[in-house]
Order: sequence, then structure tokens, then C-alpha cells
Amino acid sequence: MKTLTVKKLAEISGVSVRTLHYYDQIGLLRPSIRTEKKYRLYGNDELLRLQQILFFREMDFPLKDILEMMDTTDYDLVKALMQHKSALLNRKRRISDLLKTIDTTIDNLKKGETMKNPEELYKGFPEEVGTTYRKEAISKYGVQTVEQSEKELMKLGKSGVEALQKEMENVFSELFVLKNDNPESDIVQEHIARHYGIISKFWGDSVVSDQKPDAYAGLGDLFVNDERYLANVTDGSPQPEFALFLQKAIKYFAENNLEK
Amino acid sequence: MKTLTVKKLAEISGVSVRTLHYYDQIGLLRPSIRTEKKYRLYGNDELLRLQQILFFREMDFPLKDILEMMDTTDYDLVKALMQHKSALLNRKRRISDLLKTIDTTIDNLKKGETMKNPEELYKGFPEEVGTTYRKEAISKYGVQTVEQSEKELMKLGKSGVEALQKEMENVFSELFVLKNDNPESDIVQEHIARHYGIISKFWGDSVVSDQKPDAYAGLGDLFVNDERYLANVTDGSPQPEFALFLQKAIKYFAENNLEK
DNA sequence: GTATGATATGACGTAACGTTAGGGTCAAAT
DNA sequence: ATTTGACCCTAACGTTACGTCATATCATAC
Repeated sequence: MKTLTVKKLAEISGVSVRTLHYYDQIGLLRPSIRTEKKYRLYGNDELLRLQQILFFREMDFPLKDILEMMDTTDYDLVKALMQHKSALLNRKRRISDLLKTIDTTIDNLKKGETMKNPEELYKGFPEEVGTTYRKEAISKYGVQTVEQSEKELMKLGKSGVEALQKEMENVFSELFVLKNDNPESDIVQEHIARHYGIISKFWGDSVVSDQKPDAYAGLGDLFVNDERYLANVTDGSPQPEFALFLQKAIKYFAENNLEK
Repeated sequence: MKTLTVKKLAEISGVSVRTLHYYDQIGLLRPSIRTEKKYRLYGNDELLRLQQILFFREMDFPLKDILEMMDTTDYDLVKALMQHKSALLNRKRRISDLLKTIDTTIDNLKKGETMKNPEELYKGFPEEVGTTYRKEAISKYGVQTVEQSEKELMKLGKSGVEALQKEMENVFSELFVLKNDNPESDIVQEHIARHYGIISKFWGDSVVSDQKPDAYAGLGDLFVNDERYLANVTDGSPQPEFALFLQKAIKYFAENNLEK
């Protein structure tokens, strides 16, 4: 039978020599022969096994699991693959979330220098939250949808909008008083629900209904990420603890009341 | 000013005490005060800074980068975020690929892995190059010569062949990256040489030695004439420019290294 | 005075290798 | 026969972001 040295095997399989040493060490892939002088020699079976290993490694299985899978004769491969699949799906979702957050963060940063346009509508709200979501909404649902909903907002009239703004400020100051309570307590959650209601009205149709839970949950993160959002509630001084409190409260609310 | 002990800070920020120790150690987050007895005391600024850190950590930034970002005043945050975004997009794509592979694997396992026909050997190669050349080779050298060399290929075993296939795919994807370089540049030619080596092994004796230069040069033309040959390298979308690039590179290689 | 809880430093463990470091071995070329 | 150069071996540290003891000191309450 033809045998292969480490280097050869490394070359045709595309892994490093060190990797083969390591796999030998942890018992994942042992050479079929050790010569007098301790040289490793691999046969065809080992090449085959290595291919298997690399396949699973490609799938991001930890080596420990691979070892177990390959040494357990009655291993349920399909089940393992499906499990792994769901883990991958989770990772993917998480990355999608991160991407969203990055986008809004980039938006926020850029917005800091530019923008001063016709959206006086949003004045007075937790600093520029409205405009941020306006941009997001535009990119998601198109400009005309958003402008449509803004027209509806207009119908409320200046005074109507101001009333909403005032209401929102009230909720915030009430929440501020509760900042040392448990974010998941009933009373806090009631206020959060009120806040959500106001925000919803404010968003109108610019954020489509089934996107609102996500958008709202994202709000909590924004408070933490950029203290300016709370600046006009806390009269200027940074309140990281309050922001954290809001984040937790909002997260809890979104998870328990919005996702269906 | 209000100060926080490790435990307190850990609690309100949601990280472990050990993490704070560690961040202190690597200089990422130093307490503003060290008491007589070395107790760490953190002020508001540190809490704020920690929030920033955690934000970036959420984004999967390595701590080293976070440290640099936060200590470099003129750091281009937007740029960093966009870079990071593209990295995340890559991860996401990779995961999507893995998911696809897992699905097909599960399918295969359920169907009861068969495949053992002669043409199965050529699977994974630039679509049908193998079989096409089989036909061509047969018409040129006769059936028995080809079958003989296929027996030799069989000796490599499935895994050996797969290793070759993998190697070939690697070369292609590396070449794809270089597709805007000069086809006659050293680096491109090096990869072409590798490719030729692999093809040669694959052809074995089915293509007689002194015919290989011609056959190989012909390969470049095939790429241009039939886009399917590159289909599985370019994940489906036609890449006429890449094909032309390969054709030139191969022609140059054959003329300068193979003919004599 | 002592029990309890918080804090400190130090050091090992983790995953999967990469990377020297220091020394044998084998085949070909001299 | 020897030198070269390519290849082989083991040992061991470095990497990331902490978790988990171990051991010792400190603060607070009873």
C-alpha cells in the first residue's frame, strides 16, 4: 500500500503539517505507521478519514465533536447536522442584527455633521430619534410611503404634534423617577407601554407594523449608545444608568408584548 | 462624585468582575481611583467608556481594536464600521454557504449515499471538463488508454481525487481574485503552473506527455467557449472577462513553459 | 471577636493551531 | 564519503477573552 509522509498528506489535503501533528496529538487522526525513526506514515484510510474531518471542520464543528462523531459508530449524523444547522441560523441572525445596528450607527454618526432639512417635525423628540428612523424607514419602504405618513402627521397639525411631543416628555420624566426600580416591574412596564404607544403614533405608517417591535427594541440600544438621545430629558448631564435602565425595560417589553 | 466598586460596576453593566480586572490589566478600562488598599473605584466617565466598549464588543470587534479606536482621537469611526460591516457580510455569506452544504448533505444522507459510477470521479471539477476531456481523449488515444488511466485515478481513491478537486478549486478561486492583474505577471503565472500541475496529475496518462501542452492550451479556449466550465467557480454568474483572462494566462504559460 | 462578604493578585485552562527552537534523517549531488 | 538541502521529530511559547480556582487581605455586621 502506498503511504504518505506528513508533508505529502499536508499538500494534497491542503492542511498544514502542524495541523497533522496536532490531530495526531489529540487522537483525531493517527498515522497508520510510525517508522523506526518516528516518522509518521499515513495510508489511504487516513486520507479518507482526513477528508471527513475537513468536511466537518468546514462546517465549523469543533474538533472535539468531530472526534466523537467519528468514533461513535452509531452516531446520528443527520441529527447532528440539523442541530448544527440551527446553530448556524442563530449566528446568521445575530450577524444580521449586528449589521442593522451598524447601519443605524453609521447613520447617526453621519447625521451629526449633516442634515438640517425639512424635518422640523421631529424637533423636540429625544434628540433626532425621529430623523434616524425616518431615514431607515425611507431606505426600507421607499420615500413616498414615508412622506405619505408624514402628511398624516401634518394633519394632526402643529399643535397635535406638539401634544405628542409633550406627552413623550412626560413619560420620560416619569420613567426617570422610576429609574431605580426593577425594569421589569409592572409599573415601569406600564410606562414603557405608554411610551411605545406614543412612538407608534409618531411613527405612523413610516414604520410598518410588523417591523415596529424590532425598531422599538433598537431604540433602547440607541439610548445606551448615544447619550445625546436622552440629553433633553436629563437636562444635559449624561445618565448612563438611566439609559441602561431604559434599555432593559424596553427589551423586556418588546420581548413580552410585541413579538407574537 | 459617585464612585463604583468593581462589583457594582459589574452589576449595572452586566459584565463580570473578572472582565473588569482584565480590562484594567490590558489598559482598556482603568479605574479612576485606586484606594489605599488597591481597591478599584470607577467614576461616571468610566461607566460611560465601558458602555462604549461594550457596544463595540457587541459588534464583535476585538478588544485590541477597541482600545485603539478609543485612544485614537482622530479615528475614523465610520470607516471602521463600514469595514467591519463588510467583514460581517462575508461571515454571513459563508454561513449561508455552509447552510446550503448542510442541506444537500442531509439530502444525500437520506437518499442513501450511492454514486459510484465512473463519471462520478470527475465531479466537482469545473463543470464537465473531466468528461469532456474524457471524450476527447478517447477519440485521440483510444478507449483502452483512457480506461487504463482511469484505473490509476481510481487507485488514488475517492478521497485522493477529492483532494485534487479541492486543490483545483483553490487555484481557481485564487486566480479569480487576480483576475484584474496582468495575465502574464509572475504571480498569475505561478498559479497557472500550479493549475497545470494538478490537471496533469488528474489526466495521469490519459493524455500522453508530449500532447499535454496542446491539451492544456485548449483548456483556455474551452473556458471562453463555454461558460459552464467556470460555473461552479463563479457561483453561477457568467464571467466572460475572467474566462478571457484565463485564456490569455494559459496561452502565455503554454507557450513559455511547455513548448520546447 | 468573629462570621460573612468583597476585594486583591496570581496562575492555570480554554481551541486550534502558528511559530520558532534545537536536533535528527534521508536522498541526491559533489 | 561527505556535504547540502529538504524533510522529519519533539518541546514549548503565543494567541483571545476571559472562567475558575487558590490564597490572602479588608470591611462590615453582629
